[in-house]
Amino acid sequence: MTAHRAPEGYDPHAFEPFAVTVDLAVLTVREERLHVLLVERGQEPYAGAWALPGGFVLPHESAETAARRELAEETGLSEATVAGLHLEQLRTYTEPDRDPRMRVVSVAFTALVPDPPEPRGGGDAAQARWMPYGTHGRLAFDHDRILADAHERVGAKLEYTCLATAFCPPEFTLGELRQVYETVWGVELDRPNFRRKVLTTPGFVQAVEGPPRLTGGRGKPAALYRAGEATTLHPPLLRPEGRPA
Amino acid sequence: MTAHRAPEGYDPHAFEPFAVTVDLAVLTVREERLHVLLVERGQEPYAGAWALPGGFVLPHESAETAARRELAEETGLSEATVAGLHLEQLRTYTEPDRDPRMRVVSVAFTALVPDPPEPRGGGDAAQARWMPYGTHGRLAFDHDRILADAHERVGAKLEYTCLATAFCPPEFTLGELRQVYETVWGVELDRPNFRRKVLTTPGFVQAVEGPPRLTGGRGKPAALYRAGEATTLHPPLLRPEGRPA
DNA sequence: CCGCTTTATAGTCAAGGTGACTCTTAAAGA
DNA sequence: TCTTTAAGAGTCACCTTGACTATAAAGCGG
Repeated sequence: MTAHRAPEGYDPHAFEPFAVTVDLAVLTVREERLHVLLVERGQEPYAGAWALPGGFVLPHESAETAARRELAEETGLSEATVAGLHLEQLRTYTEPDRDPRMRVVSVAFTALVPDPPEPRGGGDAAQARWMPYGTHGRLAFDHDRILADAHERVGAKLEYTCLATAFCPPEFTLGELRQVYETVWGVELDRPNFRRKVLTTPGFVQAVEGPPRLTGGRGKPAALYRAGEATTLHPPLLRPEGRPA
Repeated sequence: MTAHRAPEGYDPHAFEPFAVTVDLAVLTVREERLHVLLVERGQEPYAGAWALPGGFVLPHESAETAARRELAEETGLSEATVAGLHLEQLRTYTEPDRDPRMRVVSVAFTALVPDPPEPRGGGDAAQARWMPYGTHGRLAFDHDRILADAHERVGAKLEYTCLATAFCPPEFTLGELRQVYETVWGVELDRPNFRRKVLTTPGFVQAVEGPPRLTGGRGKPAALYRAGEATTLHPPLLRPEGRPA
């Protein structure tokens, strides 16, 4: 509603205040594995445990603004670079006891990063690190749940959107794009079929002029593509086994 | 993060407090039209305008709990009935100026109601009314945006989940189920093809034993079905024209 | 009582998308 | 040079889907 049911003369300060924070599930694909950006907690509760980066929403900020600011701080990337990254609201976590110290409502975001720049903690930020998904222990607070929700959401959106290109640099090969799907879904995809699907979907990718990149990798050099105009996939690219998210 | 970056000795009350509310987009299908539950505002701002029902999250509540409580209050339905309804977090709206009086962060929910019970305002609730979607003027605050987001989300989820049954009573005909799709999507679907798709998707619906319902409507009486075990549709039931959400 | 309308339900048929494969090309590495 | 690896072209059968036709069973207006 937006406080339209508040009694007349309602004083905001009379209520138990809610702290509002953002939590970020920053994901990338590196070396054929899904990686997450995590910070190590220095103080109680959960001292020494890994946690998702995040912070308070400041009085003048929207949650989106706060999330992008935190993303820049934690990754050490420039604001201009961060402005181009895919950042999307995931869900809001509001369980009353999710933080033992006080009532904290957290708006969680998912961010997708192409190349994996090793984060250099900017300012007061605790050092953030890329960790392979699943190799960290239990995360602090309800961050295990948030991270699992983010993974599930991203996996589902790969099926019916062009989101996968958000994991790739501006120019990429179809092999790199396929690697995104295989890594997030944890399956192997048939190369020719994947290629056919991507190329026949209008607006998914567009070929880059010029010669194929002279790759440093093995095998025949691949052609380069850029992300296309399309945002959704019709029909979708369903993951094998017909298994739901 | 959950306040893990708060300076030591941080006092919650020193910050500008955020009020946290829930807003509900309660949808139903009645007489071949999508309807929304709205309340008329009695006070400024937006006095006289229609708004989504909602209210404050109380100190001991999660947003989900608050949403279900508000849903019961506004519809006049019993808590037991409301417990069976589909209620799902939509998105959180955090623009600093979305409420001119104070800083309000609102967690929006989408609720799907089968039969359209005329709401009887319980307690202090302003009288809520079912309005055909789109016939109301501009809603208060950013509720137009919330409602549009809810509509879009529901339309998209009809494609790849079994959500449509949430609009139907416990036992329903395939015609009623098809009506849900047609109403939410605003298209006409081919009856035989829709029937085939639903019946060949394992777990979407299950036939009810006994004779077809002796309907009061025209035409051949239809068989009754219940919602099945499945929650997702693989492959999905895509809307015509291949148009994205 | 007799068609007419309406809705449910059973089929048919062709086009398109997909999964499973094969084969060729072009690089790197031993 | 031979092997390995990956890109990229192409084939074929199956399944799903969209478009349609046909039949059954109710209510309704004369």
